[in-house]
Amino acid sequence: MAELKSLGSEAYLALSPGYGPSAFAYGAVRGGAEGPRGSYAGGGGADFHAGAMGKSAESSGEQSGDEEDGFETGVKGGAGFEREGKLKGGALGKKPKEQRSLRLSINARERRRMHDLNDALDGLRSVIPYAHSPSVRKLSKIATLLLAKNYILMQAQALEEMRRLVAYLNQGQALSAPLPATLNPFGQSPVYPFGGAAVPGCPEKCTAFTGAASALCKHCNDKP
DNA sequence: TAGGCCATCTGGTCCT
DNA sequence: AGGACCAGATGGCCTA
Repeated sequence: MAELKSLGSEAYLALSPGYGPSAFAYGAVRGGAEGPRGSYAGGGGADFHAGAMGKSAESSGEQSGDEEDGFETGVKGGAGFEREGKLKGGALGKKPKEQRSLRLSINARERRRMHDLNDALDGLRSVIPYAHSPSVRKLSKIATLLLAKNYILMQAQALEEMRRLVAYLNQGQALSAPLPATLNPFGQSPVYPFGGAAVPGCPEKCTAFTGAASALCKHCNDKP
């Protein structure tokens, strides 16, 4: 949360009520390092990890084992168990072996797909500024998406403000002195807004946006 | 104990 | 035909 506040945008907090800080707990201390669900980035129970997930996680991208589909191991996800009888007796009635093999293959693909999705979400979490800490619970999926959206919006807003600042400082001037690359982020021909001479009111103008002398002002830069 | 979050299975649909 | 994507259902784990 501190990181969010330091960025000075309330947009980060503009999540849906249910997904606010209390929901994904920026500061909420839960169990283990990765949260109570420990081993897998996305959660899941211990028995779950011992079963399908643990295996599939380490062999990510290469699902093949029938045991990983929960038919034998009793992986959680009740649907499988609940419908097992139905599968064996119903839809898989004709050629049980082939049908079952096909179903297992489909299950494995789907599992792999979801793992990829979770990996992508982890990647997204890693670039979102929030309290990454062993003692802080990981963002939920929905919170990750909402926070990412707000972060993007905030970045766009910051960019726009920066553009306005540059335009303001450059208004009415057309000097050829190039700005340092770091001060010319938008690729436009750089100019100092107030020229080489000391301009009355320079500090006020230059601090209008930032509250401090602007690096974009040659006059300010020339001052010792 | 209720609610939140999650992984998995499953069948349907669409695309290549 | 096979794969990708999606949504519903289910049950486990965890926190308040």
